[in-house]
Amino acid sequence: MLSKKTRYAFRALSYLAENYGKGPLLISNISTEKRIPLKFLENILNELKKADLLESKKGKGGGYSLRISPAKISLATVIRVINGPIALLPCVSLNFYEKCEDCNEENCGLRKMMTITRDATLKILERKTLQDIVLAAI
Amino acid sequence: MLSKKTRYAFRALSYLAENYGKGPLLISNISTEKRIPLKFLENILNELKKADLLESKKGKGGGYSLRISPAKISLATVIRVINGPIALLPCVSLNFYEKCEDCNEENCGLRKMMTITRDATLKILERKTLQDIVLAAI
DNA sequence: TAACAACCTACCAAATTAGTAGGGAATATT
DNA sequence: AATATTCCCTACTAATTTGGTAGGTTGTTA
Repeated sequence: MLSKKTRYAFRALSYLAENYGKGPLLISNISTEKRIPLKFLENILNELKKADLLESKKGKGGGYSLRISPAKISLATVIRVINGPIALLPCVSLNFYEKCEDCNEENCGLRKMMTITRDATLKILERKTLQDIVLAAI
Repeated sequence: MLSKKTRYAFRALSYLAENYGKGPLLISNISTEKRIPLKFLENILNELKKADLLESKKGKGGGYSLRISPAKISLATVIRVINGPIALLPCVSLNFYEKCEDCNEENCGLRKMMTITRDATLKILERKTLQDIVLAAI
């Protein structure tokens, strides 16, 4: 399950995607428009910025905007930044790999199944983008 | 990510699958053999029993065994029993559905993407079974 | 009736999640 | 230069979930 924080992130990013190219949006604007707690949203947007998905400007006329086109930001990227690993086991994660103590990975049956699962999941999450979210919304 | 508890469950179930048809195994045996904390394992096996995946017998000669063939227990079933929902959003879950407050589901773009993702993931997890785990382990 | 082995209720510590508080730093306008 | 604006940063907190443990109870078999 995605955390509430991740769902907030997607809501904010969708809004930013809808307004891509129209200049920066204010945190406070996004917060009231999308009903996301202001201070919490501040953290989220800041993390997305540090991950190079957003750019920001301070002072009057400032705010946040997408750094690149919504068509180039995959759902997998967003999930990894805010939610963490996509794989179901650490020993199968591409971006958050951790060795497991109790199985020798080469011949672990569960690991093999989870690798297949990861690939199937990633095939979608890597291909689908913020643009797809916006376009899929009626 | 699957919880540690779920990983323990898979380890125990794999062991039970390997010994399918050879009579019940003791909790204490599984615990030492698979290095799973005894009392925690007790809970886990009991939950799996309540979900009708296992059967148990008390007293001497007792223990736990799979109720049905390992080939008929899917990974999805196990995950749902111990870990919970497989979908990434509650509003997209088949077995743990919950309405989301903030989107009208029909035209929520994120929801549509997460439905596709769920289907891709389930296609694997519903098909793969405990037997596949055992067979895939060298 | 003794031993055995699963079952049940309740508790607990650590980690994670979902925020909040309050001020600081950069920018733009006057 | 002063002020308003807006993002940025550190730290704290409450609630929930996770990963267990303790200790007795019930059912089974020999």
